[in-house]
Amino acid sequence: MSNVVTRFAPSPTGFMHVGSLRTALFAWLYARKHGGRFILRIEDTDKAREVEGSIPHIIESLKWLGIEWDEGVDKGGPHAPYLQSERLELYRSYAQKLLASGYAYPDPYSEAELEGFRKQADDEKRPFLFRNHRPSLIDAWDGTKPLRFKAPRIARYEWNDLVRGPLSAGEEAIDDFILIKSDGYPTYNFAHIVDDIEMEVTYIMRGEEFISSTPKFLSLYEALGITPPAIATLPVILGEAGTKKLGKRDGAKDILDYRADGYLPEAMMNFLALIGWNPGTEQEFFSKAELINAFELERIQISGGQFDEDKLLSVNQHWMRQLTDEDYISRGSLSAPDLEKLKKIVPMLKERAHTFNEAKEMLTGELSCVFSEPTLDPKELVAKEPQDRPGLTKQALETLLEALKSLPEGLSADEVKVALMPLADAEEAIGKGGRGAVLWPLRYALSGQVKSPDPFTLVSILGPEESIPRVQKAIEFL
RNA sequence: GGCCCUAUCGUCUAACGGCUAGGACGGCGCCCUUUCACGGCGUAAAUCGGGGUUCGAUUCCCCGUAGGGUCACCA
Repeated sequence: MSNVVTRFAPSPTGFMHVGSLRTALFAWLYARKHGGRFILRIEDTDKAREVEGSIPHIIESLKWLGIEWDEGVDKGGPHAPYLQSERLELYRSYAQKLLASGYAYPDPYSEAELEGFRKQADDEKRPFLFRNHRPSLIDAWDGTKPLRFKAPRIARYEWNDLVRGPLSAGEEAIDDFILIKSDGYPTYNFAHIVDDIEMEVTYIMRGEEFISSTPKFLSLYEALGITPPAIATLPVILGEAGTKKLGKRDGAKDILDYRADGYLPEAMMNFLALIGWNPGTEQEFFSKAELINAFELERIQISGGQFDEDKLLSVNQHWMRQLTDEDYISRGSLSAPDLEKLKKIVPMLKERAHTFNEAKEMLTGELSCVFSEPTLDPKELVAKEPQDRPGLTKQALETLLEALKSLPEGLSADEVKVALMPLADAEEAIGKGGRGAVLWPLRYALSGQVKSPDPFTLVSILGPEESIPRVQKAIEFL
């Protein structure tokens, strides 16, 4: 059994977007690749920012994508509970430990006093550091004041990042941050470290916004006398504009909106994995199993990557095409007045649609002619009639009508083509554009659309039975 | 502003210090074709700038420049 333990630890402050999901994906991939464990922990230590319904939403998003966890909220496990708000006793006991060893002290200042210190530092154009204001007399901690960490070592910190290699920060990155807030909840800085220790997490994967605070975490581990886990910094995902980190405020979409828009989770996973990681080969499409197999920390990108919806569309189309026709209909929740005909046109949908929403639009739009008789515009019907051959359209349709009458049921599009194409070719031989003068009216008579599948396919799907009346109706216009 | 990080086609990216800097998405063109879509073929398109080190730099070092992150009783 491997000792790899990774986690995803979101705060329940709203929906999941592609940025947070990608972080979860990489942590999960790494655990799976190495036969380790993956934990889902919820960091709900800020009750003011908490958004109702976030936790089920997070769970649903992860499950949709196909990420499953070995321990976590909703599932339990050896380190339960997995909700930080239910672990307050644990944080308090760690706080007592730090207090006892002299690495914590209650913050004696009022908010106004603190504000004064900040302003003073600002006026003097130097960074504000709380550790410059450590009180000389340390009161007992009664829980009403915030508890601060007393950094054991004011020094330059250097560490190794699994993705970026050696990183470092000067001593101004070290400060006496708050461990326990005055409301009794721990801060993120404190709680996540306690939990990672208690849950035996061995690899931490997170976004680059945490690089600057890493020295703080390291000094806390130091005060606790514990070796920190390995850290891998993931590149950010940028919004379409390409400058800012993708976030909720700049229009990042809820991941479940992609589900609603008819994207496949396997496509989303494939696409997300390739932002900020690549296998070093020219392979572009990866199933879940292939991703797990190919995933390597060493091949994670350093610089941020932009989210390109066009590429997602193309990846999605690829995975939609991999589906069997039955799966295509069921996973796309496709419906139509005639199920048998729907089954027949799935290949056409696969050819055209990039998402299931597009497929649905086609069923009620350009492909609706398959299910119901179109209304015709006589002008469009003769759109391809050569100027010098008036009446050709009518003549062609009448010829086609006879041919259709002798056509057996159940022919494939190719077979229909073999039967009807010679009629078009005969006209083509007479004058140029003659083929179009025959096939366009046929296609239009059957579809009522300027853009549609070819007439042979339409005849094959509709059968002579439905095709004949449509052609007759068209002839009546002429 | 302090500290930190980053930099290859428009985008995602490949390239032990060594070929005409490769692929994918998108673009454009041609072919296929009655239309649309699909497909096939082709094409344009990049190493941020300046110095070093080296026989040789996209790659290593320094300086600029640009972008980003972070400096909370948020996570």
